[in-house]
Amino acid sequence: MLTKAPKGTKDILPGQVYKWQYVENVFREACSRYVFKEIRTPVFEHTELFARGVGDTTDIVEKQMYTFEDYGKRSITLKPEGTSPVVRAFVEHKLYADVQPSKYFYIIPCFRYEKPQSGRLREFHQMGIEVFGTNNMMADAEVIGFASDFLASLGIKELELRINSIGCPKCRETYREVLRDFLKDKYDGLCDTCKGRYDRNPMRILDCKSETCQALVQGAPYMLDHLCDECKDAFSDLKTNLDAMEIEYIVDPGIVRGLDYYTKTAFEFVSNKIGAQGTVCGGGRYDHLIEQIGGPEVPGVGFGLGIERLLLLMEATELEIPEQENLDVFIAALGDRAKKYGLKLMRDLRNDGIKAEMDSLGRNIKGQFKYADRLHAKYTIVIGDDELDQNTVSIKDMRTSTQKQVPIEDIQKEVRE
RNA sequence: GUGGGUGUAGUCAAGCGGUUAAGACACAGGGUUGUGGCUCCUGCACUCGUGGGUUCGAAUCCCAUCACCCACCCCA
Repeated sequence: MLTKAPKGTKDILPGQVYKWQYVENVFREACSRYVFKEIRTPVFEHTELFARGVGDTTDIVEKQMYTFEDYGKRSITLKPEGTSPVVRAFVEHKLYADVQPSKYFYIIPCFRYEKPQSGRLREFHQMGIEVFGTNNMMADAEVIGFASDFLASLGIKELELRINSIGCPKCRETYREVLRDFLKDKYDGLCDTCKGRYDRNPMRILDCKSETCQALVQGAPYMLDHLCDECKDAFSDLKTNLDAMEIEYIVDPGIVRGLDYYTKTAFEFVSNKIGAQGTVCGGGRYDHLIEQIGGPEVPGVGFGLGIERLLLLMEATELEIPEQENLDVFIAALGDRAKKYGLKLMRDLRNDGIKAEMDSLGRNIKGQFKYADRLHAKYTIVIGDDELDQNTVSIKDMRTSTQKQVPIEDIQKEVRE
């Protein structure tokens, strides 16, 4: 147990970390071009934030949060998602006083108590963006377009964009009635949780995990078919914008976001190449979240993108991720005098911007060359008594196996080439 | 929460009730008392996830347990 990471967590090892850095860098660059600014919020928040923001009838809040009491008797929860904390910071620091809309991005770990499987972990990582302060469907199209372009810039193709509208509180109330009506004579068959949901939030019944509920819900009416005029117009606006941007999509009325705060636009980028958990990126609009947690009436729209799933997808489609460069110089030193000299030389080279390494395990010359080879050194500098006496070193080009004597004062110059 | 699969060295893996648990890669050392990648040699599991049981005898059969993987569901 001591030497085992907790279930559902993964170490990102030194040999793999360049992949993370790569996608994060590409994301940061995209954010810069799309003019999104990074925001960093705490790993944990007051539990109440998520109960209110995500919704206390959601699976996430009901059974997936890592919640604990701290020593000051506060109920604390590890972030299960990225949007609520950003909204909290936006309200707390009155960022709505800045020029609007506000555009933020973040790269964060999220925590949900789930049963792990391919593409689903208990600690996972998201890159996300949020746009606060505009109702205009241009923002929704921008957010979707961002995701689409970012994914494309990684070389990812064959992702399917699915969009839907899940309405606003107004039309949703109507829809709830339609749904209650549909479920009325099925009520007795529902599980206990869903009996409670029937009054509070019948939409949640649609994604209950109980098999009996699943069966009862077959053939239920779609939200998309019961939108109010405003939402209907918004959805058609969105489609027009996406068409204008030449972004392909399919309308999927089955998309029901598992977070209560979503309104109107809901979308997903889905792959069929990484197993059952195919949603690489998901998001939508949340017009009342900010007031819901005590802020002004400011609408928002954004997405979350799963880094682990992104990497799974890139691996599945055999996309090349540029690896870090090799070692420039290995210093093979023989004898104490040479080692002292090498230590100083290594430091000078490093300070000069050159990637340099030497042996610290007391390997013999052959071992040191072998080590240099393993490190993929471009050059190996050999320093021994002979060289020191003559004020030279040997520099060997590891690719061509050619070697030459170089005066000590010319090392830097020689290595630069 | 429900179901399925797998567990032999760092990794991949043979073994399928009977003397010392194949092999490959990796790793370490050596073949030259100052030169790598190739090659050759040597070393590297008192033990087969763990705990019980059956048996003269178990990595091999049974039970339990744990871990990992996958799927349902949900989502990133």
